[in-house]
Amino acid sequence: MSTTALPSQYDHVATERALYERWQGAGIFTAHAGRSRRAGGEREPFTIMMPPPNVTAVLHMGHGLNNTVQDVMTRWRRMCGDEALWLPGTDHAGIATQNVIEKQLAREGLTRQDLGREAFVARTEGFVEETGGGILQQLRALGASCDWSRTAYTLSPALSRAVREAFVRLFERGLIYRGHRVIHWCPRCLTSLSDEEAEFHDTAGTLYHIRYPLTDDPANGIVVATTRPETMLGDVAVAVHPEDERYAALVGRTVRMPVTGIELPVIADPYADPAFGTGVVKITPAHDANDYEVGVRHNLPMPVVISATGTMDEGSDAAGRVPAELAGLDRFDARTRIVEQLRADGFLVKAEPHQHAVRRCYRCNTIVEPRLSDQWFVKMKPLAEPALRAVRDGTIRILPQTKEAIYINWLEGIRDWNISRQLWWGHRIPVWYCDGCGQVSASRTDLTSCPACNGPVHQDEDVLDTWFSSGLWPFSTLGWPDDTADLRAFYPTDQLITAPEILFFWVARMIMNGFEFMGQAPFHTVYLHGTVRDTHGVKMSKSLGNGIDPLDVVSLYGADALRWTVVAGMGLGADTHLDPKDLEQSFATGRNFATKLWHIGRYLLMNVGDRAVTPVSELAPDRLALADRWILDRLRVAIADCDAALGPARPHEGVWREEERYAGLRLNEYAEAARRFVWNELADWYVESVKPRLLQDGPDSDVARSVLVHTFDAALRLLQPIVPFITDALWQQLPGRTDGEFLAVAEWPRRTTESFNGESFDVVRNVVVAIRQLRGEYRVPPGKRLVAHVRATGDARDALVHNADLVAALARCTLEFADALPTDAAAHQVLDDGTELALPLAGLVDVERECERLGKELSELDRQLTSLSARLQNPAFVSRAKPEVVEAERAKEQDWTARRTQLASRVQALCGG
RNA sequence: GGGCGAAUAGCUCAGUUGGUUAGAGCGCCUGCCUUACACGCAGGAUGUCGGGGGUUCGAGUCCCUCUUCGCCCACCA
Repeated sequence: MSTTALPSQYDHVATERALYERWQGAGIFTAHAGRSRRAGGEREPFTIMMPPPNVTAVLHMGHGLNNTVQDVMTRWRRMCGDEALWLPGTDHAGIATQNVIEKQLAREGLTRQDLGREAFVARTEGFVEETGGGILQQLRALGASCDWSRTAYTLSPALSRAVREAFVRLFERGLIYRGHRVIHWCPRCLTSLSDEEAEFHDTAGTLYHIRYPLTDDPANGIVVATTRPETMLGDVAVAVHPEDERYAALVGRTVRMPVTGIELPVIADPYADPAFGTGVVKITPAHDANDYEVGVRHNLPMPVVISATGTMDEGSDAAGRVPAELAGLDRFDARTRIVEQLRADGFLVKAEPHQHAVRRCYRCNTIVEPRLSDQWFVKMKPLAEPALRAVRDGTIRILPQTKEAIYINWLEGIRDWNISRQLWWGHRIPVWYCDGCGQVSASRTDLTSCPACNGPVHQDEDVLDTWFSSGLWPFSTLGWPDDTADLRAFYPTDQLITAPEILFFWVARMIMNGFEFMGQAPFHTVYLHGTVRDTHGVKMSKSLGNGIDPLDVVSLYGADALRWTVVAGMGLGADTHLDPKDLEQSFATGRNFATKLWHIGRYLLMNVGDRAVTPVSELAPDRLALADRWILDRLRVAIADCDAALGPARPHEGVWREEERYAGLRLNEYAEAARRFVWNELADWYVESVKPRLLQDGPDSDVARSVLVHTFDAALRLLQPIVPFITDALWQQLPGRTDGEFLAVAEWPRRTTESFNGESFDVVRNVVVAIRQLRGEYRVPPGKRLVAHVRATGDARDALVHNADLVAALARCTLEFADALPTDAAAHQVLDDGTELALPLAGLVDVERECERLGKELSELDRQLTSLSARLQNPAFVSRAKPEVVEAERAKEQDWTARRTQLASRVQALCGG
């Protein structure tokens, strides 16, 4: 028998790097449109679009988790014979990237205005070209099996064309319009934000009660409540509820704003809530979205008193409103000053602590300023309808299931989307204004003159929200708007795997766009995985310093270790907890598992040799030993378990049926099923049992070699999607492999239906375990051989007789079959199947202890038997429970009763009553 | 304010339509360097399934309620 030497330590660093290069060199990650069934090929397409990371992003554990899940699914389907496409790419990330460059400039003492638009964009492009997309390189270290030949970028010429096409189509359909209204404005980023980008944060503030004296009766007044006194400079009215009798007499009169003395009408509007504060609300239409609505209803002026940078300033319609001493002050400093003055002048009635939600910029956390301005909006209601229907009718499913309600709730209340950003980095809005006739034109090509009057035109200065372009991702990456081979072969895609926080930003918009532009849902499955958190439950982030660099883990323990740990520990949609201060502890699971696999392979290669083995399917069934049949049965179960956990890859005929709608993507269950098979069954039992057989050449040794190689081969296949490196490295060395074969594109194990009838191997296992337990219980020295007396009948006896040597080897004892067991000083055990064991432990057994043990066992059995009997005597149970349940309980009762009898007589004999 | 979810071993979590004695990993205890593996092997301990009530022959699982956390949404200034 030849031996193939495998190092005793697995070198993940060398293995992973070299193997990834070979995978890429062989082109196995490249998808071929022509092989897709939709393009006349033989294979089902299976497509996942990578959520594009920001082009300036650096890999963190969130990416690690997200991409591992995608890779597992992609690799699984690739082995199943699908034409698998996992398309990678990056997002230009408007605000985020612009912030990065502006910070660079700030260090040089410059602003973007100093550079000017063109130079700024050029500089950003240069930066992106040089350092951008580094994260995609980093993903290779994790083993990501992306099709790098199709790498996309939202700001590339191709995708920019898609953006423009989408904009113009929506514009032509009347779904994009120019709106003059209050939007969320970030005074630091100097841009407007969508509702989603202005995030609520609970904040402890103050509710100020301010008295506005009546113009014609200054001794009396009306008290308003506000959290933002500085906005009073923009007040144009105070409002009370029309049915609020307290103030009915005041409606139509006027009050004077303190500080400026400007006269304001008292109006009646249902927006004022009589139950809140004083029941009077000041109306500042330019700096509050609700007040704006009131302003529109009452045809009020809308003076802007806060500048773009958040300072007090006389903007449009606001002449004379900002006193000189406040002009130019930051809005929060102005608040302080105004409150001081109000207090000094006796207008401040009271100031009470107040908890409220304040919107902050999602990129820089600055408190957002509602501001009246002109922006482009997308009319969302018509787009939302098919997106809602798709989830309701099962065209699209969202996992975990609970997230569907959130999605539906959001879409039902959807509001128009502000897509204008006052930034320079992004897709410039393809709208031109005629300087002559005022015509507004959206155009697929750059305009140089007005299509209406031929006059000079200028383009809109703003760019589009980043999420406008990423919303087109499922088809823009495939060549849309052209009718490309890729688009035909791979759209619609299959699964969308991402973090829950971008459900609205991105997922919902892709679905809406999919229906709008492609007439079809972009995918049938949305899988929202959890968040990576530290031991305190805090989300990992670079800024908090509680992150883990996945590349550190890769170099310490290997990509496989990272992937295994993440996958095995992840419940559906549940968060993952890792300790950034203890990588060893955090990733031990994965590292240990990889090492275990390595050593199983090492044993196999040392003992099986490299001579090709007979395929199991060609072995005559009667040549298989019981252990062989057992492990083949276990393999069958493992395959079925893995398949069930991974779930159906796609719905039948485009719509999820109720019974499988939420099935699959249970990656932890899949990992556990595979782990149990390879470790607890194959390594712990089969490998141990096969050792003696492999030591001697002969026909039985050949059978053992076949089965061992077959089952380990299958195990590696089952594990490849999770731990692709070590499995492929081992698999390529199995007997019979030829150069250039890759496990990554080998066939996924096929489920078989016929059983090998190996279940009586469990008798062997149980006897071995029982003897080991007794050895431990009585502290029999490991080296000491014992004789075990066994009483067994039927199949159990046959199994033990045929495997007596095996039991002897695994339990270090000799089996002796007897019809009656010795009753004197001996350790006894009765197994579930009725098999009885007695170990005469002359001089070792403590009779008192054994009696105590037996007594405990007997009383426990009595307890269980009592409740079981009660159940069986209950007519309600017998009549209402399922027949098979009742049947099983009956059999159990018989079994237990028999065992009780035996146990009682044993106690009698040994302990004397 | 509305909606949703969670609470199971020391820790992180599984537990599909109610049905044998509630599981895994890590940690812990005992014994082993047994020629694949000490990143291992063998054995072991540990849970009133958050509290209370209810439905049922039977509840970790279904209902009500309380407590404590979390998430999403929201125009009470």
